[in-house]
Amino acid sequence: MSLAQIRYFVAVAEEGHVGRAAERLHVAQPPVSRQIRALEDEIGTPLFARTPRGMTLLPPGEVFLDHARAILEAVERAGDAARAFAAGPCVRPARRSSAAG
Amino acid sequence: MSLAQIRYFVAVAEEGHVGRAAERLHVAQPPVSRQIRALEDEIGTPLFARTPRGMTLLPPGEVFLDHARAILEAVERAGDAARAFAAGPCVRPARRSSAAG
DNA sequence: GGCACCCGAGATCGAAACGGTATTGGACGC
DNA sequence: GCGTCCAATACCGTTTCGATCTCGGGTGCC
Repeated sequence: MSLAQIRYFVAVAEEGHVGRAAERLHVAQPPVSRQIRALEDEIGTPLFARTPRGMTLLPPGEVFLDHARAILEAVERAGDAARAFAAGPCVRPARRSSAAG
Repeated sequence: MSLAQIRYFVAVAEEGHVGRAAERLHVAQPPVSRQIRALEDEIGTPLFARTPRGMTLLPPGEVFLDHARAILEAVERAGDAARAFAAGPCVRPARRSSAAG
């Protein structure tokens, strides 16, 4: 399980199409299809139902989608929080700076 | 940023040693050192202070550690939730099986 | 003061993973 | 039956990753 797989999964779940998701992710279709397969294989249960019109989220997929979004958001926040703390957690050393920002 | 980097980071933060963390992760020391460097580079700020006795968590690193643990736990829960839902969220569809449980 | 020992970091090489292109197989509409 | 649209597979080049080997920095000991 990788963050790329989670990103791919969210894109496919939201688009309902592997090809569409691939476009949104700026990658080709086969890699997305493959990673979704790998994700399902690792989790141990199908996440999508393959229909002639695209991909439909199965119940386990819907559950996973909720968690997947939370994970991606947490990753964003993690880096953001560390960066913000590096600049100054709450007080700035006030090096000839009048405004606190 | 990858889940492996996050796992490496947590291990180093908890051990205070790159070598120790590598042992715990069952990998060699250089890869861990490199991934930590890459993580710091991607976030844009140092997470550890390199001391002659090992690695010490800097304030941004402490903040990131909290988020990192949450991410890893969320990943665990995501797969677990999907698996549990695949077996049956609360009721089983009872596909003409003789025994209900 | 020199030497041995700890630590992390760098260089290099082989293996695994990833993504891209081309192609296949299944379902629907005409 | 054929063309179209969809995901899945085969195959290949590139990239990334990890392992081994080696180096530089700092400390403690004698």
